[in-house]
Amino acid sequence: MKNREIAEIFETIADLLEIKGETIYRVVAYRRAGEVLRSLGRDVNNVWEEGSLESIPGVGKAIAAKIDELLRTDHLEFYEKLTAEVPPGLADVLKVGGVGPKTAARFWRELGITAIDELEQAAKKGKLRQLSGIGERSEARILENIIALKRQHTGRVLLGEAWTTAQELLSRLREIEGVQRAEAAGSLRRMRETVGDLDLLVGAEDIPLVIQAFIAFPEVDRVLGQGGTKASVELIDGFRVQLWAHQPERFGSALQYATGSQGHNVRLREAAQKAGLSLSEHGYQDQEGGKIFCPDEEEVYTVLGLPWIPPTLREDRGEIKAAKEGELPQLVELEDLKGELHTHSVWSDGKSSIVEMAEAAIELGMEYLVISDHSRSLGIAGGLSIEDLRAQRAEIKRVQKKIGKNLTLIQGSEVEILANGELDYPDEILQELDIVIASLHTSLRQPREQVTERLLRSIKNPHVDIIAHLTGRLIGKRDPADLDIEAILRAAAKHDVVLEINSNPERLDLKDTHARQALESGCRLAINTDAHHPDHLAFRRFGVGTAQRAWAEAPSIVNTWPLERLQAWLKSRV
DNA sequence: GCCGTTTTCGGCCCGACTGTTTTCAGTCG
Repeated sequence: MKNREIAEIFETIADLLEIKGETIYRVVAYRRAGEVLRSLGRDVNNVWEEGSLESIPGVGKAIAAKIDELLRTDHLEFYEKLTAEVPPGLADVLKVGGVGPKTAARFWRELGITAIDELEQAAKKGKLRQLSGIGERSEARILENIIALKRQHTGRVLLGEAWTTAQELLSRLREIEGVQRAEAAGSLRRMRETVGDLDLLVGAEDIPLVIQAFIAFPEVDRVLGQGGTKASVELIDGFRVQLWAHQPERFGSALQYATGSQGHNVRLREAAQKAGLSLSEHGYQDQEGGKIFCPDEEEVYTVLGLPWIPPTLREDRGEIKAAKEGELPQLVELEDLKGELHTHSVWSDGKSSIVEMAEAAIELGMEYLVISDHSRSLGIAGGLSIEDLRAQRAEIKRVQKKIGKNLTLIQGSEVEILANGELDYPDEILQELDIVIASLHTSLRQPREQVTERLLRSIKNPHVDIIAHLTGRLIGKRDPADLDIEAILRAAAKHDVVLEINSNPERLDLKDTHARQALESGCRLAINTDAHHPDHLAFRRFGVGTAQRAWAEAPSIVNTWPLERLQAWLKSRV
């Protein structure tokens, strides 16, 4: 059983217990255990084999025993008993907007509803409004939300897509009269790989004016809710946006609040409580009712004696403790990147010439650029034959002459790891390349041992410098290969092979938790864009965000190194 | 059910909005 499957069971348990009316803290414990497993990074099977399940935060005796039972027997007696008592379809009913555990329990007990379809039928027949406390409007809203739930595409949107939408909305919000500041908050600001809805924050004197202007934006399809300080809307494309407007003097506390994560905020408020303060989006309040406003976010943290914690760390993964102890990482920043180690040109499936890619890199202030087109077997992507490779080498030299010393071009290749585990060029050809990037594109669905072995073999090849997009996943479209990540990280650390964080928003591979695990295993990373067009070089910001979420510092990222150091490292290898 | 240099028992974040009520519970983030 995989982390995700166990997490789903625990999350369903939480939902069902809540409907049953269990104490909320027990419910929260299961929910938290689910979340932790989902984002653990490590395979829970390995933790289990080590016998250290209880070292996982949020996992105590009771939940550890349940994980153990699941991994041993594939069953959980507690879960089976619970679902016999509370129909599991009610967990889906909770997904309907406006229906929480109390309401779901009443639908079940008073109307016999056990699944979404039954709820829809009951709503259509006007049965819901027969319950006390539920009127026609609630019934209509529930029906509307069921329909919205059914046509929902994937639920979450890719980070890159959400980023673009957010930038457009923010620039228009900033044009509204009296708006002093406008920023994206929420999971977008934390750079999560997908974003559920956009949280935008505005600092302005005239708040009603901002709210009115916002809901009148042409791309707003319907207003889901609206009050004195916030508005929630659905855009024409189905994406949901929340706008929070606050007085400028409260902007910092509001931004902190809206950025989350929820877990981080809970921890921070606990810390505030211990200091005799109460923290909300409006700032701090002491026991006598004295207020402390925070116009800037830094102040939210300094009041508690903490340094500002970067949003990418705010996931309740130990960042508050680290901040207290003065042990926050010096996170890698976009400006630290000196070059790019993985790009394509028209020589394979890129859309631009080597000159165009080089000029774009110069524009971004890079010191070096690796052109790494696909290897020969990847026919669909115009992979280069050995002759092509040599011709390209001459072309790169020619371009280098033309562009001068502003940028150093390096010839690499993204070499296919074939289905049988061999690399796509013989060793003597790999040796001629300045840098060799190995990656999987085919036969990703091989059994775990087989696909893992392909990677291990590539890592052990002395010519291979970087493994690109390790798992081959496409977020929401293609599952990652089934890999023994820990074995691969150990091998990469041992052979000094760099693992790529692929910055393309569809990939973000390594993902944050794997990247953190890689760093803890002693691996070095590269933040690459895999650009097929000059515009794609801008993906770097997402790769940097992912690296930050992994607590990465610049020295661990090889393309923060100056050219000389990079070349020395490459030279030290074969 | 978890967790601990204020606790191994007794705590466990905070406010806005909605709908249906006449003062509040439920939901959501």
